[in-house]
Amino acid sequence: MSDTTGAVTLAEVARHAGVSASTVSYVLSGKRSISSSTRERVESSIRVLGYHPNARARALASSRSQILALMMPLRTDMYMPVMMEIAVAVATTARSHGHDVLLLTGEEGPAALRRVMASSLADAVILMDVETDDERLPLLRESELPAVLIGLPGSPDRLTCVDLDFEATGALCVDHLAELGHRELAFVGEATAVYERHTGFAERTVRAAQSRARELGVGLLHRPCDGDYAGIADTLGRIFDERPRTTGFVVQNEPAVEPLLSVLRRQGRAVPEDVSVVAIGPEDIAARASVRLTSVALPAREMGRRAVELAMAALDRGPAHRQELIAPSLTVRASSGPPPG
Amino acid sequence: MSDTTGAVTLAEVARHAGVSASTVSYVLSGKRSISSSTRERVESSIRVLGYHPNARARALASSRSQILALMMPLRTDMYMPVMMEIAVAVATTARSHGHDVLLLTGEEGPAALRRVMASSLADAVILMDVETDDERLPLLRESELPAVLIGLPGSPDRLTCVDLDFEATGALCVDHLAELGHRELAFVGEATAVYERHTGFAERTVRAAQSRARELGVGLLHRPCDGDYAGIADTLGRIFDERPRTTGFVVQNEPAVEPLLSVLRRQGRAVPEDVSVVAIGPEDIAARASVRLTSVALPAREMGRRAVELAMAALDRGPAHRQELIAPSLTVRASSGPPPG
DNA sequence: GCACTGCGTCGAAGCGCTTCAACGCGGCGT
DNA sequence: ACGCCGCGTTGAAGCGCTTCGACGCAGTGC
Repeated sequence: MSDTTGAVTLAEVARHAGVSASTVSYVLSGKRSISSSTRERVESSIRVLGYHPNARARALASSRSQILALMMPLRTDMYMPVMMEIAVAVATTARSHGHDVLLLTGEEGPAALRRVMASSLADAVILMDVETDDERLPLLRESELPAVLIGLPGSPDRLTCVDLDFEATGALCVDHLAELGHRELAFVGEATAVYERHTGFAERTVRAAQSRARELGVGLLHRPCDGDYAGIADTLGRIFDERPRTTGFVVQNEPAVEPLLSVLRRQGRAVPEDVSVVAIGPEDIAARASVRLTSVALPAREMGRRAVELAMAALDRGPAHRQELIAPSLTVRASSGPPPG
Repeated sequence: MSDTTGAVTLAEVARHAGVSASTVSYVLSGKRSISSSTRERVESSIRVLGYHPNARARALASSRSQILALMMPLRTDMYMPVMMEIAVAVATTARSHGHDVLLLTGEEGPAALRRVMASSLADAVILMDVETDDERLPLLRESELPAVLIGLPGSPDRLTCVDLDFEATGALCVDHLAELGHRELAFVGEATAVYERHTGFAERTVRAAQSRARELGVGLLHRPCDGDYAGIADTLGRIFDERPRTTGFVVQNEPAVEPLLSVLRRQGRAVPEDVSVVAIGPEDIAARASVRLTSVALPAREMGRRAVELAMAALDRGPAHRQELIAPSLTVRASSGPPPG
């Protein structure tokens, strides 16, 4: 209180309680047994003086900063709310493990990762928006820093990853529509740039959808989808020019959902009577769209949570590289049914 | 390289270069003049050994962690993309000042702030989503930690704040529509919870709009707006039951934009021939909506940037509490024009 | 030729905490 | 009764860096 910075130190607590600094430290950490009388005396001193451990000193001495870095490249073509939801889940889970989250946005690219690793700012790092051949991977493989990817790169060996099983997801959507009797499908995909960048999940989903469609003898037209409302609507409207018998849509592109529904409405095609739509995306988008959409949920929270848990496990018990794929689950809502006729 | 942790220390650089540790430190910081011969020798040793300063040690010794905390309460009723845009601007600007961003999400509430302050994790803190009578304010006033609010609380004395001038914004929107000749307006506001929480910006905007409308003798009906697509559409549709002569809309609620346009379309009201719409929100939402909307931009990037700059200024030159209100500017697009008749 | 100044460098003292080795002590077994 | 063990506690040595005061050595003014 009297100090300039207002900072009570551990040494002051020790003096106040009449014990040594190390004893106070052990009371705090519980790493050594302390008699209950001493413990109580120390705890009361801590309360009286209003002591709070200094994170910087602790980090230096213990070589644990209790900080988790989260690398979140912020492409404008990635759907922000999902990124956010993952980030929040990461932050929340990290807190429950006594860690805080350092936010690294994309601007710096791999340099940010290098910096964090070299300066030992963080205890571990979680990477989002992983590309098939991500530039950050070599750095990770060279380094000791525990890392968890949210997303699956091309070759995930010696890496720890968490992701939705997008291949199963693509197949599942096609299955659902095919089972209902649809024979001609359209896959409304992410923005062109997402594919050009070889973002794993987007490619894996379409490819799996395509190969399942082939297996089932069902047609599937893939259309990436970008631009504003009008642009999207335009792209989608044209699908029927090309394949007039299309009756089923798989949509993996949140901003395209409403434009699609609006185009269908305008063309006088009823959902699900004339056309069925299956979305891949966050539950709330699907459930709150202008038509309640049958969808495969993107388990953003779970992915964030698992990523942190794997990172913490690596910190506690050493690295154990593994790839965790979350099984997709499809919820039937009001947008899918048998095709007309 | 041979070390377990792979960490080259400053001491090793000093040894390699044949100078003292302090000399290396001064080469790095530039806080003392160093002969160019020595500097070069040290710099080459740094390169050869691959030295990177340890952030933890640096933070402890210099009492600067180069970390900026960003408190971002993540209410689901706040529009995520704007929050994100601010966060990204904060992160980017912070980086350009040599700082990283620690992300504090809302879950912990004021406790997170207390924790960060007490542990001196961060050098400064930036708070988003400020309420009129925010619980975090007393903490800020008591503490030495530089803080910048993005948003304006009820009594901003002894605090540093950045915000769009929402009062001017509300007035500006009403002015625009009134000048075009509209006499009966509707204000489509944020979710009910936002007002209940007394989030400053929402209240200030409507109040200013109302009082300007009163001054001009124009009618203005305020409707908070929540729920899903259908719920919003429903709320909006009912505005015309109550005030059939409404011809102008001010919309301060991003998720309500498309439902509004869709309702108007369904009711056969053309924009801007029958009804004008002015939005308050991010530029891209306005420009990319299904009708290009006349709007007052929410300068998210600028707010984030300014907040960091003010925080850095406080770090460098001590606190200088001030409230910076950014003047609104209205861009006319395709959604506003004179009323019919 | 002398005190003075400023530049470049160094040594040492921290920053506030953790942790390791060590030590005294009372209770145990035999 | 003796040594042994484990518990509770301590002192000291760091963690890797910054920074202050000091010091030697030119160069300056007179």
